[in-house]
Amino acid sequence: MDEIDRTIVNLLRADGRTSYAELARRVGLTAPSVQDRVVKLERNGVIAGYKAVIDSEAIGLGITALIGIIPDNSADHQDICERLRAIPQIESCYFLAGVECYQLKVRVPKMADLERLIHRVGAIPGVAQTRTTITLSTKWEDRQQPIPMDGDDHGVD
Amino acid sequence: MDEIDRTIVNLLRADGRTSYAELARRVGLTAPSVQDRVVKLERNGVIAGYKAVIDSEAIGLGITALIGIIPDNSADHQDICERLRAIPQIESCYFLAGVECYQLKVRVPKMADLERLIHRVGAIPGVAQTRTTITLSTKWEDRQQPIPMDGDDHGVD
DNA sequence: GATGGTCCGGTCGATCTCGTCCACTAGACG
DNA sequence: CGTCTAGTGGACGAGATCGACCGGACCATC
Repeated sequence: MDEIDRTIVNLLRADGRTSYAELARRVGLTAPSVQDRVVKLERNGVIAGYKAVIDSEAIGLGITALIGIIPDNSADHQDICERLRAIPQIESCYFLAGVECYQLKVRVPKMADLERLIHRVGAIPGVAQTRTTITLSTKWEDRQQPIPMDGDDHGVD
Repeated sequence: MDEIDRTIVNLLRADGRTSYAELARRVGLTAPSVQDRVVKLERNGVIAGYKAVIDSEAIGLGITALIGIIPDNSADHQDICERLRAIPQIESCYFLAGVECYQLKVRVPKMADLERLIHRVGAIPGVAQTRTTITLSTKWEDRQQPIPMDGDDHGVD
């Protein structure tokens, strides 16, 4: 994970379809060596994959909401987690330090879907209470900050 | 936005580097027509871009936190929004219906960075109070749910 | 301290696939 | 009947990918 790797990662974060040839030009290497580095970054888990960024509204998912979950004492977190994972509308799931120990980001086409979803989450054993907040607008999302260059490679190549 | 477009979008959401030739094989068209569809989807804003998915911890951003912002009466939301946008560590920013009218998702290398960040956000004019929650673990993030097939194309294409 | 083997990361060249442009065609619509 | 749209097929340049080769770093041996 040297300076060249960081540049490659930054370029691929900005545009995941950048060709190896283009990356090679940017970092001053040849295409095969860049490909070699990218393959290694993928194997190390630094690059976890590539995604097209889709406009949620354009595909009919116009409503975004955040749902906080307050568990009860009997909560089996393994079980809760699996049941949450089985709900496709939950796009993100964070385990938090606080009373609301989970926060979910969900997207649905219509308010009725959100209501159904809240009931489904609330019915999970171990869930004492949920607290839902509608997002009125997404100012931005998944913006990428520059990779901190602290020399700390966290043991990953 | 027909069935073929939806398939293309789903394939690109799963793997943003899928070649046009491969997409063509999957949907039963030729590469040029697939490319044509993809270009149109990009122009319509359905496909907003392509990103490599990076493991935050591997690049030294081991700490994720959620920060809620409670504004005061004098709050100029345009101004707050711009000042928030200027802070690179804020990866997502949602405008919410509730007392905490913004929620930020931030990532930093160390706790000290988070502390500095919280002070910086709290110092923005119009911000009365912030409430920060550390994420202990990210169960999953930015998962893609299947595109709802309700025939509602929302006026796009 | 010099020597030789090995490993790692890179270059180069060949080949195959892919991307992309253009001309042409079939069906839908007014 | 003309036009518009979406797709096909071919041609050509660019990119991806593989194998062979090269040079420096490192290490054990002499």
